[in-house]
Amino acid sequence: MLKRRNTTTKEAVLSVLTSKRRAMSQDAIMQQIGVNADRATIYRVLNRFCEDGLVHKIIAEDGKQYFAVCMKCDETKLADNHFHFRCTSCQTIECLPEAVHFSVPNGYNVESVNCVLTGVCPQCS
Amino acid sequence: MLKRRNTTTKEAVLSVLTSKRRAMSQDAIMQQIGVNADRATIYRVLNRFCEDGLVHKIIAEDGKQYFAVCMKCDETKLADNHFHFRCTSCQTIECLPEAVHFSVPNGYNVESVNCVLTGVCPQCS
DNA sequence: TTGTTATTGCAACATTGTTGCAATAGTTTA
DNA sequence: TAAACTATTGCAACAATGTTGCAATAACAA
Repeated sequence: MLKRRNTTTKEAVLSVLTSKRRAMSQDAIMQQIGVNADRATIYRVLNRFCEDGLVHKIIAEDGKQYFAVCMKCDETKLADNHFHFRCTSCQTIECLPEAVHFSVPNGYNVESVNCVLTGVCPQCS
Repeated sequence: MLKRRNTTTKEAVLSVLTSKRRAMSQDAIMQQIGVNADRATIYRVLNRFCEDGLVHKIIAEDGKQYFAVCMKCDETKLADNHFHFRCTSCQTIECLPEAVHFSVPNGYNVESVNCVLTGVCPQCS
């Protein structure tokens, strides 16, 4: 593992993600961030966060990647096995407290879980 | 709604989807299909199937659209509320019999559900 | 067979995400 | 503080996926 350095962009991205407490896409982060940063840089920062386990990635029904510092995950150690809610109005994804329960037929080896509910969140409706 | 016409491409796409009994991406369909068809045409055929309720669309963790004539869905009327399994080896998505059960906090209006488990299927492992 | 129009092929485009490379800037060491 | 090392950046180019406009084609009804 490489030695991480503290950079303006890195701190700004983490700041936005922690303050919003939502999963955001690269373009949403780029808009909210205060500093000028290249698209590629933001992706690289986010992917580094994922590698380091700081942030997790969700793929929504729009096919886009959303990144979140999931507070509830850390507390309850649910890791990726919880539902996410994507609001089509404010374009953010929230982690729901609801855990994903499932069982699969024999022989299926589940490596990752991606459950996204889409609709309108309370704040927007 | 427009009057649908029967075309070679339309029938070939439906044939592949029904015989494979898996959710497939546009490029997988293009490979399996016997006839020459444009990429855009296949997408249009698939989207028409979705509009007509013949096929449903799943977004996987690779961000791609997968299309399936889900047999089990029709039988049990589970519609979209079931788990899907994407095999990273054979690159197809299967509908699992397991239904998705969830509850959301008050105020959340869920419009669609997308649950994909990713891993390796019995045939590939 | 003819007319209507749904469908196609092609090209162009938009979006999202990644990668190569030289330049920049953290961090450590002297 | 200055120099060395190298993680990170910006830029451009690229790949992949999906959509759209438009003229040409072909399915279907009369």
